[in-house]
Amino acid sequence: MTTPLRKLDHSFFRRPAIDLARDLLGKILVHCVRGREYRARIVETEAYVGEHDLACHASKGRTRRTEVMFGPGGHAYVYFIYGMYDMLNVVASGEGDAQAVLIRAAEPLDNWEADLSGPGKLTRALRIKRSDNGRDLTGDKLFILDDPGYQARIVSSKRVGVDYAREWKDELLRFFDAKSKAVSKPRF
DNA sequence: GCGTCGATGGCA
DNA sequence: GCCATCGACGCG
Repeated sequence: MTTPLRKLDHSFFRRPAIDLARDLLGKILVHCVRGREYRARIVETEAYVGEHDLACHASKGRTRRTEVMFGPGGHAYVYFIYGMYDMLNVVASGEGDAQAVLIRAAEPLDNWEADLSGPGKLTRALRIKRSDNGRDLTGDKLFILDDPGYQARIVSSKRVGVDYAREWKDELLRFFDAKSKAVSKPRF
């Protein structure tokens, strides 16, 4: 008999994105949809640290798209890009401070065969869509479990695909678990 | 193995 | 006209 894993609550999310990005490694993302429960261990994240971060969508100001990032932490920011992909982010910090963590890769659990090594692949396999934008991550449909028994080996690198972000493009704000093989392609 | 490129749509 | 992407294709 094992004790059930505890669901992360709002206090966990209301911190700077850089801390949240590191602490989300090793946690378990859960999505319940159409009678199924998809569970995956988070192994790669990126921090987008606020309006001054030129790689962060919030640097464009408060718009219909970026609105949920300006809201309280612990909600999903899901946006559409490249005409094909939905990206899952976890809103960090508090109301008015627009920070978020992009979930880039995970390892499937429960003998579920899936390739979750990339932000687009992950949302597709977990059936996470734009319609999940704004969802409270402490609810019953989309949430994250703590797993105190798992210790990630945390390594940092530059964020992927943000070469336009001037002095922010080389910041070491991508984090991954060096123990995982599911990290998305470029490791450094 | 690596570089290039097209798909496809919302946003500024 | 950009993109916080992916996969297919051409190389050799």
